[in-house]
Amino acid sequence: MARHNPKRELFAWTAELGRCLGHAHRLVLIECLAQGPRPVESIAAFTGLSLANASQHLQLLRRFGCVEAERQGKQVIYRLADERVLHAVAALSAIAETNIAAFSETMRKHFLSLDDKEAVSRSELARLMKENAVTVIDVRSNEEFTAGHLPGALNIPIAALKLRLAELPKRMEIVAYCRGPYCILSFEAAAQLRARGYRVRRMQDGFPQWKAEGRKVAGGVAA
Amino acid sequence: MARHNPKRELFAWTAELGRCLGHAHRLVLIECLAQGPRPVESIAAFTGLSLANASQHLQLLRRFGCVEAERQGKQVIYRLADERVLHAVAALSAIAETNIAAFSETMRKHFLSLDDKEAVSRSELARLMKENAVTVIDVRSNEEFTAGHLPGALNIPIAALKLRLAELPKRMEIVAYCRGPYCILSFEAAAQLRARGYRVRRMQDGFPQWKAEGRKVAGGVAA
DNA sequence: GACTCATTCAAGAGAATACTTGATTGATGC
DNA sequence: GCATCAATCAAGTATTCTCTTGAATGAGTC
Repeated sequence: MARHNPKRELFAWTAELGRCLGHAHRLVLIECLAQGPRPVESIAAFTGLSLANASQHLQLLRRFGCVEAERQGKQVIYRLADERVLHAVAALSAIAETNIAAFSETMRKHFLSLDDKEAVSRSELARLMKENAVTVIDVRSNEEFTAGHLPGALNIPIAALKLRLAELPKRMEIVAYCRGPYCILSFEAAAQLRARGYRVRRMQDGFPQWKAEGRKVAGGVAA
Repeated sequence: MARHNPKRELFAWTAELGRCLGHAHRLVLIECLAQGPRPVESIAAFTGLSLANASQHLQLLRRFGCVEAERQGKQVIYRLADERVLHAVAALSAIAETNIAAFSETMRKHFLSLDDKEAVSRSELARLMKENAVTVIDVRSNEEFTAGHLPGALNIPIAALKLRLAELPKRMEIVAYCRGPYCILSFEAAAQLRARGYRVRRMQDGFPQWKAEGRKVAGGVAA
């Protein structure tokens, strides 16, 4: 039945441990217990998990030797079983942090460097709109669009972009906008459209900034 | 959409990394790459994974920053991206090793302490068999039994034990044996039968040891 | 351009996880 | 015994992962 390859066996156990730590809730539980032993109900409250859910995650952690439990009267007190669990989490976190940094980096490389230089300022866009020289698309969700958008903008949520290409002009310039400087939707839209041969730019920042400048807005409740 | 809680965000990434390392195949891949950069096909052969499967696991590892890939002509050479991945794996392994030890411990407590003291030595069993004072059962698989077994032993694979209780004597002592000292089948069988009121002991060690002592054997090809 | 080779992608079946709900267990106090 | 409280179990659904298959891509060669 079981192949008696000790190395593979260790890998199998290690992998199971990895998966055991491979859930944000369980990491939060570990962090919680790192502060000291607690009964289940208190842990659930602290972490915001439902009681049954917390209990199940704790049992899983216990099965893998990460935490220990002891009954005290009606309550079951959980505590961290092994300092090394924290070391392992720290080792993973260190890599994860690098990943987050690299991710932002990638984002910038992938989108900003391509598009940011050629972004349309809001004043320029206002002029172009007055001249009917551009098609403006709002790539936010329908709800956001309904709550307020640039006058004359076409709402094409990013997810629907591929399906609604027919609505876009092949020759006239397109300007896409989204939620703001930290929102990547319009970068994404521009990249997709450019790949299909459209002439497209992004608007600098997003709708909130447009509105904040006191420019004309359509839709939404009068604010 | 995303709650901007930096701590939770780090946990989420860390958890994903944990799950990324939470698969025996991926740990084997990491071990393989720890020895040096290689193209996919070579990695697949080394690890025994199918090509597509290896490729997919490698891509996942790459997505989480554990490995890097570089195209060289037709081939894609993968290599370990970060020493810290090995540290993380080592941290997990250390805990896993303890778990394996604890697991064996549990096994021993659960089975050995109950049964080992009262195990029947091979010489005593031989004497009892000569006197027809015991029923001997072989709880290994049918294949193993056919390849060789104790003379007069009844083959009842552990899985079939519950269904074949009728074949066993209620009063005569039963002796169960299996593959050897590291095989728990006979422990399991003894525990099950004892729970049902049978008089049962295990034979020390297992069939290979019996045979190695030059004792009489039935079945199998003449060796 | 056609052809080959290494790798990746895409889709689908099957298995494993996660979280919820409501029932159950275990310890305590009346 | 009965009621109460903390925790666990059990079952069901929704989601995610895994691995296989066969097609598609990208780079090099003829």
